[in-house]
Amino acid sequence: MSRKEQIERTATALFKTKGYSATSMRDLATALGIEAASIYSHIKSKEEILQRVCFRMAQEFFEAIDAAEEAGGSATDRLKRAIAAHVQVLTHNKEASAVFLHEWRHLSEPLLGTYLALRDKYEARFREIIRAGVKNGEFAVPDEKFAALTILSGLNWTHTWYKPEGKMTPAEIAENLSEMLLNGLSTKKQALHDTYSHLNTI
Amino acid sequence: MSRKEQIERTATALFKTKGYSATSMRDLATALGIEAASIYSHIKSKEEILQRVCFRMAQEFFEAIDAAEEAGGSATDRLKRAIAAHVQVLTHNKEASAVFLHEWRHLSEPLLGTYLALRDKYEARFREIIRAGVKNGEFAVPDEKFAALTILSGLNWTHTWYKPEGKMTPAEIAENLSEMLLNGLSTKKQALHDTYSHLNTI
DNA sequence: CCTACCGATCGGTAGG
DNA sequence: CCTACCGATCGGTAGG
Repeated sequence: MSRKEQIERTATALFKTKGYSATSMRDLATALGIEAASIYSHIKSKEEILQRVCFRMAQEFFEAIDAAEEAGGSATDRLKRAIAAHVQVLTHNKEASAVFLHEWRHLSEPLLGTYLALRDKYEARFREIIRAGVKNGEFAVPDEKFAALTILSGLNWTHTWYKPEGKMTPAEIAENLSEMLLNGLSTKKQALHDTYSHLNTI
Repeated sequence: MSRKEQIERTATALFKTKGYSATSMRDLATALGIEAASIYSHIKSKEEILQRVCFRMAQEFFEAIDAAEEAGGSATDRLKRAIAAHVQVLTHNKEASAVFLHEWRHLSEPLLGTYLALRDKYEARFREIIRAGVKNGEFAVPDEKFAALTILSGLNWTHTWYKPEGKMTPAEIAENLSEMLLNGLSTKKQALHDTYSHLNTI
């Protein structure tokens, strides 16, 4: 691991626990065992580290969903695979994911705009799968955008409690999330879905 | 509105958009149209503002779930009402909720510990409802703690996109969230729930 | 609520 | 990678 990568990893961990603004270059230097000034031999600025982390993670999420959608299949299949892919990226990059999800607002323009556009593009991928599923009758949702955001927020909380040594593997977490989000908690379909459960009982 | 309340509200909005650490007392003073030193006539420290916001919101959430559970009913009824109560608090206190959810880590001990204990107690209320529903067959979940966290994360994302002038009212948002979380996206029950959908078709 | 100011710390640079 | 240091800004206080 190069010194630059080491700086980035250490900074990512600090950004996650203390937040970007509350992490000083002296904090980072101490964690690395060097002087603050020495960090600047490897990076240009504090924000450069944040930029690298945010855009590397954006790339990881896109590559993961690309792979997940490539195999095609039903909307249900694609959504399950997209969920699994997202959870894989989250759990394999716990610290960087937290920074990506919570510290992006400290990016300055024009990169802040680029980041937000990427995030919207990524959310649109989930919206598209949901739209396809609604169209062919696999899904029933109140609102496609609303559904996509609720799903992603359910996934994104994972990084706050996931522990590699915990009892659930990333694959099991993904499976449980798919189960909860696709089928819900209820043992019986109700309310809006009464139409469908009624058909089922005929 | 007293000056102290005015300071708290203005600070809350700044904490939400810039983050606690990145918001300076000079930023706050400028937003209020006074000098930074003058703020200290009304409050003791920057952290005091954060403390007041976090613990006031904790109280709001507890009062809301207390009222939601008081009416009793099935686990489904109670969960729906708890969801609606949570969303009401979130939407009526958009900025303060964001601070409560994201800036609490800047609290220092011993209040940080108190905060975390309260949050766990609140999550336990949702876990309890879920446990009751699993016990009497209303719900089927992979894991109770996991289910409670997934539900709460789905709810907590609301503050990032909710706009009072938007097309959905808080009550509609709550209804849509209940629908999604209780019944899921799928028009048919699958996987783990096959047991139940099978019984339904007999 | 202001002026005047404090010591501490910030991100970052110069020069080696 | 370090020493030495920069101007700017931080949260907060004294005294009115």
